[in-house]
Amino acid sequence: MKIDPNSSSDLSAQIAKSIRDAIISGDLIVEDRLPSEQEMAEQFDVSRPTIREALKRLAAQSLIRTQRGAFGGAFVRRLSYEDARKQHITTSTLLLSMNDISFDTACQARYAMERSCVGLVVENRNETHLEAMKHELNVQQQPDLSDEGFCASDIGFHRALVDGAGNPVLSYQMAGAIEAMQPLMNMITFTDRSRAEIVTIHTALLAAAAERDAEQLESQLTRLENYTLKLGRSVFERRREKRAEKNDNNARTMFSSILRPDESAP
Amino acid sequence: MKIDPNSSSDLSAQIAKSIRDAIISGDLIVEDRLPSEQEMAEQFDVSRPTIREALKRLAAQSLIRTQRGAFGGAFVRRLSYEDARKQHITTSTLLLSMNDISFDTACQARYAMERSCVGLVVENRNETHLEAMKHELNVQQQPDLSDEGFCASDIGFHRALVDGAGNPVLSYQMAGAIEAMQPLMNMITFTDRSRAEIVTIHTALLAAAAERDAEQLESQLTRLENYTLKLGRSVFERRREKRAEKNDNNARTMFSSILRPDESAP
DNA sequence: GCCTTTTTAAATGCCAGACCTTTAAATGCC
DNA sequence: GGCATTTAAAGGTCTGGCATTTAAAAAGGC
Repeated sequence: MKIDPNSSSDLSAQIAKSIRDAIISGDLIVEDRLPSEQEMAEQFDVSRPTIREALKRLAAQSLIRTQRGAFGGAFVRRLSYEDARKQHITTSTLLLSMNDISFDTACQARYAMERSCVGLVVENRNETHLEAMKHELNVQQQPDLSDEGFCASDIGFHRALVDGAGNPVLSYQMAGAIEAMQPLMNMITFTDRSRAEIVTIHTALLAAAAERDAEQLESQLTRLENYTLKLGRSVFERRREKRAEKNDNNARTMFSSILRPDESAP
Repeated sequence: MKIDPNSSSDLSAQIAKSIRDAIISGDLIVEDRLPSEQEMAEQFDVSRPTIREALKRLAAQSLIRTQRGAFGGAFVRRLSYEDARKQHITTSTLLLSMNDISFDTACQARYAMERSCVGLVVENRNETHLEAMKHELNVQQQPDLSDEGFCASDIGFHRALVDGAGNPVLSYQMAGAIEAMQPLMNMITFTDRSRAEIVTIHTALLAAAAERDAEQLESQLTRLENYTLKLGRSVFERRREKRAEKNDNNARTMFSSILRPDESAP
């Protein structure tokens, strides 16, 4: 294996890439053991810390797992649906929060995608999915539920709905669109009135899923999209303004509150 | 900041998580500079290599970028659409390749999602999108095009199509569904006959997009789904069989090497 | 001869300290 | 004032080492 020490990028990045490529291409398959750090250091002609940095990069992508002890080492890891979900959600969340994406755009993409599940849901939904939706619907009607709790249950409801399509790949893809909006939704204050409206729509969605009524499912999702849009727009406007302010006084050290709790007195 | 040295997970993983959380929560925003590695080592009470491993984890997720020299350091990075796309495609590709997901399931999810763009495409597609589709269509008709080249152009065609929806978030989400199938599609041998059929469908898709004909767009996508399914099934069956064989061989190899290392030569 | 305990070797996890390279600000010269 | 030089800060890498974990091998007891 050849690594170019004069390349512009880090050695550890190059090494990580070369191992990643081997995994993607199938040269390394699930549960294969990589050579020990010492051996790889010799093969790539770099030091052990450099190899370790490369391995940490791969670990961050859930591509490998390491095991200590004799006959331990780094092993190619099977990327589970749950791992993939989490990564997808994290990436999507950050994409939304860092790029001045309008609430409208995110919302439009989300509901377009969610509607794409309708056909499969009416075909494949079973009692388990309906029960899960019903359960979340009950949670959403608790009067003392916090906004965050309401929002989390909302996510749970829609997750149950798309799971009803019976296609795990589709569920995984949907997670990025639906759950990544949670931080945005959490900025919304759900009044009693808006909660009631959402619960009404959710009730209609549940009924439509139970009756395998695709048209109704689709139109209620569109109704929910429009209502969400309405709720979100005012919040989003405020958010834009705040961000503009923030950019003015960005001299403040964000990290001090997190990493240097002792430096309060100058 | 407190890091538990007795926790089950690595110190570098804990540190990476604590910084990642600060980014996700908004305590650290784009272009904020993290303290130097030396300073963080002191604050977290760990050594510099450990901090570096944590930073490499974050770099692997495109959350930070580092810059050498005076006043350099690690900076919170704006996750671009392209970075997010790449990560999403990598994750999706690995999910598909590592989990014995049937071609049918992947295909079903992909086309369900792609159909969800139809409404927005007929509304928002412009000449640029149509031109891009036309260009790929020409490429696909080159007689000396390799299967990989055909496949890549196919991806390009569909990318142009979903870009026609005019929603970058949707385009990003679609990439995971469409491009992640490229390795699977690359296993297919595209005969002249099958290329002709696909080109016919693509031509119909282009025409439908040009004419803003949603129904036609949707039905041609379904036609393409069915045809792709047909092409893929034979390949997929062979693939399953090969994997089954491999598993047998692996089992036998491990069995003999671990339990009966001396019985290799009869 | 079989089971339990102890030892041991191979890994990763972590650290200290050093040197090199890059970079931009500070300095000094003209 | 403008340009070249110096300098200090920061990341990139290496050497070498110690600690910890773990499973296999060896030793011991019944």
